[in-house]
Amino acid sequence: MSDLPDLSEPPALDSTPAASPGGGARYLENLNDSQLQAVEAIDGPVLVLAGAGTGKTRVLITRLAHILMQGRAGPHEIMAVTFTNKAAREMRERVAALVQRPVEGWWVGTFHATGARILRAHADAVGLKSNFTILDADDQVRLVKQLMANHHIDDKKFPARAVSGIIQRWKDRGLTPDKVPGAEGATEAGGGAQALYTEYQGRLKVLNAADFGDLLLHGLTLFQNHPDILKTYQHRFKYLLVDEYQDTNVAQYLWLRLLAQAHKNICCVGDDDQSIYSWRGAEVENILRFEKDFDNAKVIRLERNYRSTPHILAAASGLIDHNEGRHGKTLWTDLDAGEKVRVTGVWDGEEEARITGDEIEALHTKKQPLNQVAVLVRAGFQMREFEERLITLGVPYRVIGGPRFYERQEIRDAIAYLRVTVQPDDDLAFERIINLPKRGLGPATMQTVHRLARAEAIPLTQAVERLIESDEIKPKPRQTLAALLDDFRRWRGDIGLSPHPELAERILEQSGYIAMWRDKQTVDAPGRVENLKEMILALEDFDTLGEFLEHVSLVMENDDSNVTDKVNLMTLHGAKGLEFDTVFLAGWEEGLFPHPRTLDDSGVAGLEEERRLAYVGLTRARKQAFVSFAANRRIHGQWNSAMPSRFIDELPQEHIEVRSPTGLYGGGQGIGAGGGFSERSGGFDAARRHQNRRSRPELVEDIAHHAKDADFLVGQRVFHQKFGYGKINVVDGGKLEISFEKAGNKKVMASFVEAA
DNA sequence: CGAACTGCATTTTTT
DNA sequence: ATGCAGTTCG
Repeated sequence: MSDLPDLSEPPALDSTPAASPGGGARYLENLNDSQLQAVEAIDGPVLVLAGAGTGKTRVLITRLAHILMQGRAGPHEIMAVTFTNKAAREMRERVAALVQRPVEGWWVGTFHATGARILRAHADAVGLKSNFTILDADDQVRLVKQLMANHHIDDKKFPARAVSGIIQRWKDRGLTPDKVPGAEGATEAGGGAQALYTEYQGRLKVLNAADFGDLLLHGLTLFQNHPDILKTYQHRFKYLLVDEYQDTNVAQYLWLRLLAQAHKNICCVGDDDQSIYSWRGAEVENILRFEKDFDNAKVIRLERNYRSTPHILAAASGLIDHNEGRHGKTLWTDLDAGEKVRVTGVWDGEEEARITGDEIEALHTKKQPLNQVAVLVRAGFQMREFEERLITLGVPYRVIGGPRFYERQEIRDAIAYLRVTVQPDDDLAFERIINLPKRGLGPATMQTVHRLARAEAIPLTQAVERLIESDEIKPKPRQTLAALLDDFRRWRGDIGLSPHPELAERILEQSGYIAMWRDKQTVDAPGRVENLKEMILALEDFDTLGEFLEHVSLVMENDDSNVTDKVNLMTLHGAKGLEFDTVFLAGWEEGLFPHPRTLDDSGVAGLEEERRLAYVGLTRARKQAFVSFAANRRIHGQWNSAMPSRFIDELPQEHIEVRSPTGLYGGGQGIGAGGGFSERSGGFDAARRHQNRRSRPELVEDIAHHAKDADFLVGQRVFHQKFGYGKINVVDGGKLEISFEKAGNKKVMASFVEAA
């Protein structure tokens, strides 16, 4: 504590936490010791390790307010970066509320929005114009695909999606094409990836476009090549604040480090135990290494949890203890013990949805608000069964992380028109609408246009301009194209002259795009027209078309307001940063969670990340957490048998209560009673024993054989959990053909059936 | 040009 | 199972 860089300014505050009412400002009240430390350690590098539910946001906000109130810096001298717009917005609003005046001119935003803001100001320094277009993931893939097609690279062998991913990961690591390690460049995608990357960047420049990665990567290049520019930013920002530091990638890390060099007042807040985004470039290493990166760094741990009951907290802590690579924190709480985490085994996914639905209904009857209830799943496909069940029960729900407004086809098309109007070099957009609505431009014409564009390294619109002057294309398409370019020129000329919602409407009308949907006789067409109208309405919230487009690319948010009382359904990833009274954690089975793909791709590191995901899930719960696993689950149309997730075994016995409906696996004694799953016989454990020495595909077979021993006979009456009662028609090894009383004839594996 | 067919993969996702 | 993309046929 004594190594706090001594500022000559007299401290305005008495820093003894407990006694601050007199000297301390009101906004510092009600902070605990470590929170106060984190708020008051204004100068020098600070890492705040904020465990789940320890008041991280509060610290962030109070810290910002503190800097402002102390007069250490004006708003314009503070930069605060987050990952999501939601977090940025919350920060902005809450700080303003805390200091009780509007805070203007400061830099609070996402990494990408902040990066874009800087880049727009110095675009020319990296070979762009300041009105450059920001490409989304979809555009990126399409561009890569085009480049690959040009080189006749087999996109079966190397899907454009994957190549685009490789490029993104390079960008995440701050690697421009020339800096990609030779070995990697040679290996990835048959050695072509690095060349493609180079070409991709070249093309982006021609198109006056930047992808998400570029917003930071160009920023890095800019800072590295223009020390003068870097210096102005370094000096401008006296204080840097970074949220969710565990999610930063290398590019972001380097970017931050450059910016922090002058004042060294950087405060990073995060939780290594909640790092779940390595697959999109996040490096837990950044947070684990902080003290080495910044000399005299102060590390403050927030360990007092205000959210969850001791049982939930202990269960989560016990689980995460199995991870090796972590800073290590000991979360504690003052709250009442509450209930143990309930762990329930069920027969299949349908039953899981059923008991979860029942439980939710019971909670609802007890007046528990539904928006305080969440069902968390590992993968999207699991949501369906819950949706179906909730619909049946008439329980309102909302899916968090569903498709977004701006991802709808018609909206993307409309936006493409606006993009080309604003920025004619935007090929990806131009291509999208050049023949939409149908204008009779066939592949032949398009090929000619593309060929010229590629040969001359010019944007498509320019290629079209030239071709109109020539006779390389047939008169009819030539005329069509001329008319189209004329339209765009006219619209472009109207920018700034007429109100942009009006202009947008005119574009969509005159281009015939809206008419295309109006005339379409499909069920979804009217809805699409409605969406387009909604978009035009939304334009009013922005001052210019450009601002609207910036918003669309950077602030694609999914703002499902929490005002209506609905159960929340989402993936574990989607749950980060949220909290609920009651949380249902579904599908804790081997083969699903931890997800085998993660294990394959990243081995032990992957397992640890999955475990963190489990930890994130558990720590979302304030009062009650329910974990469930199914013995059987249909994945991609295939029935799979599974054993409970290893994470279930890792939950400390004394904090969980195990339940299983009777009759799940012969015997019917249920489980629990101190035993834990590993001591039971049959059922899941049989599966586990097999799993331990065999690979998964064989496992299913094995169970089938295992069940064959039960010897079913033709004509025997049997019971199946899903299909009900039925009679056996055919016995074929592990498979049975059964005519069910309700469900009709089905082929079923014997292991799924029991004698009635 | 659009309908019909085939093959294929199918974790997580923000900006 | 299912959906999506790419291809092929009318």
